Amino acid sequence: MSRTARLFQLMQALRSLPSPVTAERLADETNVSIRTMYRDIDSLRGLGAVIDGEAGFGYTLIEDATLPPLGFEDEELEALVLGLREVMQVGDPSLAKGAESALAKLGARLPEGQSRRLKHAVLTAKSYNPPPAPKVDAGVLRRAAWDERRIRFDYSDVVGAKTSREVYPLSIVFMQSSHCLVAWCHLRNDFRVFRLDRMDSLDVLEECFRPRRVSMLRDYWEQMRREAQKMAHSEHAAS
Amino acid sequence: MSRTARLFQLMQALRSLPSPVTAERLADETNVSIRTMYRDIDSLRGLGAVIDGEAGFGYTLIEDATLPPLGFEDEELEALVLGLREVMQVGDPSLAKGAESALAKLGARLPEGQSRRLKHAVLTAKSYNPPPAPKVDAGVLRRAAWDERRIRFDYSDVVGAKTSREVYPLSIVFMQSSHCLVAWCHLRNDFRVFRLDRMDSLDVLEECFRPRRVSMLRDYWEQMRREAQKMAHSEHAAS
DNA sequence: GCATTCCTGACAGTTTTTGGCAAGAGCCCA
DNA sequence: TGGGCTCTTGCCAAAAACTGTCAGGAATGC
Repeated sequence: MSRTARLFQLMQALRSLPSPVTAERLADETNVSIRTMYRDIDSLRGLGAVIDGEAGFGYTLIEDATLPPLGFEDEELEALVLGLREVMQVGDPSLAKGAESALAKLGARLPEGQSRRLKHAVLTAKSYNPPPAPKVDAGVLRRAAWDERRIRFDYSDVVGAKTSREVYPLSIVFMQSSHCLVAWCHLRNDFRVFRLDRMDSLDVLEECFRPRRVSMLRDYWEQMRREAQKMAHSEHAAS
Repeated sequence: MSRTARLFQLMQALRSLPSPVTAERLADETNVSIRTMYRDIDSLRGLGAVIDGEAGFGYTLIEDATLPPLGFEDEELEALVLGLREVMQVGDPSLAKGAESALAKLGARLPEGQSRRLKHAVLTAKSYNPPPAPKVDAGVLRRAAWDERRIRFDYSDVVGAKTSREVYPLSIVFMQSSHCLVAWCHLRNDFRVFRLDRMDSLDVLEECFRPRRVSMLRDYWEQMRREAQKMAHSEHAAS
């Protein structure tokens, strides 16, 4: 393996191995002698990576300046932080966790100054009433939508009437008061929106409707757009 | 310059120079012969970068796989998209724009498959009542907070009484119904929260309170925490 | 003081890199 | 068809870089 490739591999190891990591471990990882490892660490530092090396302790990757500094502007950083914090508050557990780790990863990739900025961002999200915990696992639902798999669940509508539904899940909409699933409903043969907190007994079925999700979703939005237009029109006529 | 450093530099050049770019130009950029340039391109490809080379045309960087720097998981991507879309809806114009361009930058940095995933994310944010447009420019306020500059503005409180305030802006909180500024108020000599839509005639003053913003903010949260605790305690006692 | 680990210097053998030259091949245009 | 451009590949000998080994030195924690 060429030296350059090895350096990339080393960078990778520094990123993924739990820190601190000793030179010996890294040398083992990349198949070189310890002496060469010290030389390689040196090279990486020369290339801009900030690697903390403590005697009797090991190495810790501080800043992954491997490269493209990702150049986010201030406003973009604030937007990222605000958005992710929002998601951490309103999202279901697995999504919130995703937001948290995304934030951590971004922080790790940013140059020193920006990383601090990320931590001390000016903006904060505050949601007073986190939506009620739904009985179904939003993570499962999300994955079903992504994998374009048909699903089945029990649903209680506004007046409490219960039905069993089979649908193609298209998208999950986060509204302030509740989370909703947009889907093609096989019972009604039309698009329907289901509140997650009224769903129960979710099953992911075998049938896969790939790759129609994106186009169906487009159709749905198109239909919504037209209805909204019609609505506005009739309102206008009435005034 | 070492070969490795040169490869990084070459990557940088490929990213920033308008494509297509000829080997000669690149060779010039990195101070090597053309022959070596061809070899370097080859090395980069071997390292995973996808570089399109067309005869009689030049090179085009397709995918910046310097490595998988942004190794985002599905959940993390969805969280990013949802958060940024949310910000695009509820944020003030400049922040919304930041969210949009941040999304674009992320998309550009992601490997092919993930980039598509970003575009067709399953999640959507929907806010029914975007907060009323405040009379003051949230962007200016944000920047003042970041720069830790004292500000002055007119404020109408709940009952309509008007006061002129000078404060240290600490943080902007996005609540569902309104945006609020958390600040140290010199009039009251205490922390205060101001609704942006009740502020007017904003001026950024000369005085800079750097670097006290972060610590003041920490104090504020600490105070809030204690009050909430006290509240909970008295509630408990009352029940 | 001891163990652990980072860090540095020197040396000799090996490997890699480099520039120049030459030839092939794809694309565009006249 | 021919002629520019430009990517791509092969070969060679000199130059440069890299590597492992050995031998310390220095910082940190116990």
